[in-house]
Amino acid sequence: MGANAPRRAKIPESAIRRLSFYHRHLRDLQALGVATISSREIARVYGLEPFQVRKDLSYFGSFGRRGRGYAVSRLRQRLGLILGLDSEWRMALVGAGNIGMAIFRYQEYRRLGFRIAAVFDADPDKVGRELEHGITVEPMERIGPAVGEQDIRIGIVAVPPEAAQNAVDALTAAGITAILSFPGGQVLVPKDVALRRVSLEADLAALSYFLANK
Amino acid sequence: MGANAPRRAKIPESAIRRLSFYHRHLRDLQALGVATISSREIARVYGLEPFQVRKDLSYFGSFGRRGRGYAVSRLRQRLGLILGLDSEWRMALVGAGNIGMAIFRYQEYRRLGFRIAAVFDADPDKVGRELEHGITVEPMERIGPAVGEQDIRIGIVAVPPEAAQNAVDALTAAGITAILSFPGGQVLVPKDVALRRVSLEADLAALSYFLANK
DNA sequence: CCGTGTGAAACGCTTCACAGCA
DNA sequence: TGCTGTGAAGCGTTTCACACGG
Repeated sequence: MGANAPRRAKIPESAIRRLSFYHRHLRDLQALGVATISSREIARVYGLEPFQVRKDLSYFGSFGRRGRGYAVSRLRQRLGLILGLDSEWRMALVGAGNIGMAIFRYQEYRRLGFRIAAVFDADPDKVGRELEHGITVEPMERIGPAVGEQDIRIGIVAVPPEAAQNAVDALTAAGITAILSFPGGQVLVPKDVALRRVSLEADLAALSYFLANK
Repeated sequence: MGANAPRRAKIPESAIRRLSFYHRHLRDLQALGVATISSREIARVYGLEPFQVRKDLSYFGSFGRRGRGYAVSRLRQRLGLILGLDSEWRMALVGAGNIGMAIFRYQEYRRLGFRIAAVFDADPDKVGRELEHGITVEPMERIGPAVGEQDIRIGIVAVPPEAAQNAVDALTAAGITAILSFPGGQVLVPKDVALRRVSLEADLAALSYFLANK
């Protein structure tokens, strides 16, 4: 492959998140036929500084040309490889309630290469229900077998807070090591498992604090 | 009103988010009738360290008793005041699609004191639709007047990415200074406005990076 | 002269160690 | 003795300034 092997250094998580923004923007630019872009232009779109963009990229190599900028398609491809967005990730959705169904229908992330391959719920009334894309809601006991059969690598937890730990345990027992969880509150996982929490409550509380103290 | 006025220092955003977790946990403890708790116990629930909890609290004052711990009800009340969770915040939801409706129905945050007081959508087919809690979907032009009439202070944006900037502009024009936004991509706001992005795409990309590089 | 790439400085958050008080 | 509260150390991220190459 290229001259720049990924560096094994310590990469800030925040840098990874920004790289995913750059990746998205580059995809749009490529669709528009833009060939070249500078760190300044990328930065402006997201309200960042140019050196932030360059530093983020520098963790993984040198992708630009001095005096010129970056070749859009090449950089997009490189970021895709770095982020693992070059191939499709299959996901299990646990919870077919409000939030779960909204996520299921919200297929934006599909363009990024994430696909919900199976849906599970503990409620017998929901099990057996047929969703779009040929997916049927399965019972919790099916998580273990389904993960293996369908090469599922990521779990999404969209159950009520009380059921969160149980859902996470079922996923980790099935060998899942990457989980996105919606319910707030306490969930503990083995430490080789990456758990990312989306906490609406914390976000709202941060806005509340801002309003109350400005 | 006590002896400890809030300090005007620089408080880490991450500390604020953790305080919202403590607040939630204290509410549960209070419901269970627990009178006193130590930083160690709070920490254990969230997989944190005791000094982290004490440091977070210390930004705002001294709420415990040495050798004893914290009085649950007193601490909960104090955190509520600090975070602005002692009174209700009224919110405007922009976007009555998948995500918007899921948020509308997901009323967990209501217990925290956040209430969706009005819902707006640009789609004429959706305008006029009657939702629960006596709310009717209103057209975008109503954002300005409604914000004033109903004392709305927070905006939630749940529209497609292309429409995000427009929705945010409508909210800021109406005087909203705290916004929670779901669509990924570039949205710019005046700098006195707090914009918090919930980016599923970035979260998934971080998980993808983790899987691709472990 | 332009824009990238990067070592080093600045900064901010986390962690620590212990003084202080019940 | 027990647990809080906090100054200071440690550490990781952001910011800067400039060398480098087209």
